[in-house]
Amino acid sequence: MLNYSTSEENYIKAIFHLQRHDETVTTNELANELKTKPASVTDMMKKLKVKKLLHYQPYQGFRLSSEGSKVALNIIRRHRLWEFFLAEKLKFSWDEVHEVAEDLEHVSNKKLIDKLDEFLGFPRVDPHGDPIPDANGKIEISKKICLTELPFNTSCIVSSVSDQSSEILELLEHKKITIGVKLEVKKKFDFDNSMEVRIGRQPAFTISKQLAENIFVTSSPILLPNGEGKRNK
Amino acid sequence: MLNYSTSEENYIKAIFHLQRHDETVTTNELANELKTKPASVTDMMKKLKVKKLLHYQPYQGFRLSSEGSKVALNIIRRHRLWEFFLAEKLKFSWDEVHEVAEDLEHVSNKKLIDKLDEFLGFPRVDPHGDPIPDANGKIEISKKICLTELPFNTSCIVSSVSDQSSEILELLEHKKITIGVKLEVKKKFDFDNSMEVRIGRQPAFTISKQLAENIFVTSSPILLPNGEGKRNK
DNA sequence: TTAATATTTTAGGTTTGTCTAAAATTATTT
DNA sequence: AAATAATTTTAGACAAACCTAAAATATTAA
Repeated sequence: MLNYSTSEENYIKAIFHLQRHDETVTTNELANELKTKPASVTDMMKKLKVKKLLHYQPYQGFRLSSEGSKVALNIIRRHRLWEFFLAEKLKFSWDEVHEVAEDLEHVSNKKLIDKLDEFLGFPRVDPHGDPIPDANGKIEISKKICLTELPFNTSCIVSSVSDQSSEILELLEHKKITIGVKLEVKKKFDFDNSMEVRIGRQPAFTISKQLAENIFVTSSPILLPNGEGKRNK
Repeated sequence: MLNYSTSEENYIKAIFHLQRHDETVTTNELANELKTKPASVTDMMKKLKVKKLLHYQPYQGFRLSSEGSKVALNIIRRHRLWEFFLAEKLKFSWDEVHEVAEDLEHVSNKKLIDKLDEFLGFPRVDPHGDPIPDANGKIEISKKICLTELPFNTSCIVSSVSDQSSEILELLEHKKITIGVKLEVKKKFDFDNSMEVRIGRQPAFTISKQLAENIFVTSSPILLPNGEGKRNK
């Protein structure tokens, strides 16, 4: 695996994430994601195409090649292992780890990362509930769905939150919604797409459409960073 | 404390280290240390002068200002804490930590470093025996002297090795000379400046001038990374 | 299906950090 | 003290990664 600049890595990673939603990623989407200008994106896309990391024809958008995906998974592995380290060992809170890991992820010494992985006990998910690729780039894809897609009277386990702003984290903390918590969807209202959910035996409460759109869940139990993954069914 | 680029940090750190030997550092010395060209050094010196990190008059060499020294100590703190982490937690060997720490030291998040320091138990020296500055930039200066400066029939404790090449480390390993070991200088030969030393009750052996020049010692015991600092005196 | 609008690319410029080659300065010899 | 040598600085170029403004292409609407 060759080495790439911090800037190249940030583009690759952003394309990887955007690809989860769209088949092909556009110049504007990427410029917006990276807080840069469309012209800069085009420059970089030409560069990454020459390096065979993505498929790209002018005006047609782009997607990562298989080599590009490999590189992306490697960056994501580094990012999530550092996030786990920061939360578990250095006692950073859930919402602080992302920013710090953004810098650490670009230190691309394979031995460092593999030894870090071992030191941490080969964790499977990061503090946001996202899976950590292994040394070969393999990643466990737990069929993660958006809370809005869940039928009523269903139980699920909170697996990740897409938005990392402090505003949403404040709201989640207030409602006591954390990764690994078992949620039961009790009612859904078509008028405003809000829903009522319940945690355990506590009284049900309301979640807005905007909040629900950012909460992702699985039906199977999740392994929490501290190994106390909650089991159900 | 402002943020500096990786390149700026490498220059500042190199000047700091060169200053230990010379009063003022020259363009060629620095170019050689950083494996760059004298013209590049001059460019950077102008930049760092504007930022008030060093004193510099054309053709007169340079030295760090007090602000520059503060920045340098901060970089060295990061470097040595990561070295300690790599050796102690990730089980890297003594001679591998420097290279990896060269990359990690440039992640300049203060909270990260202070929490890392705490996680490691506020270590006082790195795996090479060099002292780690604290959060305020304070550093313990144990009067460290070169083995060549030691009179004969003196005992001392190996504190650090200036050259980090694998060649010297191979030789040190063969002679069983490690940080913290108590050495007795038994004889010194003026002809080739070699010396005979002894470890404990074992038979004395010869150390060349070249090797002795790279071994630094103290008369007081050293705190080893694992806390098992050997006591003598 | 043309016209208007939005998106994307190109062209050319900036900054950072590097380089080579030539000029300026300092140090060393004779 | 002048000549030679070494060091340092300047001048001008280059690559990476970004920018703005204008041109090219694609999409949408009339």
